[in-house]
Amino acid sequence: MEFRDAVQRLRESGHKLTPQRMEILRVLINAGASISAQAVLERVKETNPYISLDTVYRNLAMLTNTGLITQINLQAKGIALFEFQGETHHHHAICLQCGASFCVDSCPLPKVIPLPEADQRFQVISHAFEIYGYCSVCQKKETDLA
Amino acid sequence: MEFRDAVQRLRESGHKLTPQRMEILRVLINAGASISAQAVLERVKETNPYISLDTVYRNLAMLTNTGLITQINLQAKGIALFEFQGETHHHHAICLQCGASFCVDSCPLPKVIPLPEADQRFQVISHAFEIYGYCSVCQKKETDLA
DNA sequence: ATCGGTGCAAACCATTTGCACGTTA
DNA sequence: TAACGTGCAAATGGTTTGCACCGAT
Repeated sequence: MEFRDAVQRLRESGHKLTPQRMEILRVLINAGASISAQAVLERVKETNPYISLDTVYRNLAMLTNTGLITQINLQAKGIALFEFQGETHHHHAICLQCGASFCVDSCPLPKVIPLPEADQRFQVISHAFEIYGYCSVCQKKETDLA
Repeated sequence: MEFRDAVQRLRESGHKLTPQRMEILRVLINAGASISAQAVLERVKETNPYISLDTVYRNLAMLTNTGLITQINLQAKGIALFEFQGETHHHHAICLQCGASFCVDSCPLPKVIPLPEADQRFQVISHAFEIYGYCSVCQKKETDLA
């Protein structure tokens, strides 16, 4: 029951539990992948139409600071993506055609350390890793192009 | 002489060689690290004051498509960074405090394959990998906080 | 001479912020 | 009832685009 744990961590960190905040958290957990602020807004609106994009952004920032979610900015065109940081650390393979994302369980980080020879003392806090390509459905269409 | 090679690739790909374009390319090669569009503009202006930010952006996009440079999106803000793609494929460790970036030679991709068990046939095109943390200069300041 | 490239200015768009009101603890 | 959180609207700032002119091939 990840939701309970997350709420508990929010409470412990001294944050108030508003309906909007709980909904945003629930959406992020259910998403199971990284989604944009806009996407969060749309999904929250399905349940609670009375919420503003500002609130989504403010909560995403707060949840990121609290460590409950992670922000990713890799290839996205100026659009930040957010993902609930559950028990299982993992990454994603994203289809460039349809946008579907698939989980990649293995994390490359441990295999990359040691770090930059230029600075061995770099203190690692977090990381981001994404694979881009075409899923099995979209692959065939690619042969037509190229 | 990377510059010559790069120019040659531009010529072969059917692009015109304007003074602005050459300057932008030169700046990126000399930078030796990832820099922002704004930084490119400033450095080009040192030599050629008559250049606009638009041209920088357009050329950065073109050079990225041609594969001569790579675009990176930091985790911090919505500022894209660009880096000349020399012979060596590599990734970066980025300081969350001062924004400095350090090269990480080892690439995690080969170690991650095989891919998502959900879809073994995922066709990998590209990938992104970034490490976030604190460089040796900024580390000590962190102990004061926290 | 052509067509791509450039500069200018305005448009875009994700994200942030000031402020007054509402709500949780 | 005190902060904290929210909504609204306006501002911000990196990036993009329409258009007319210029210059590389």
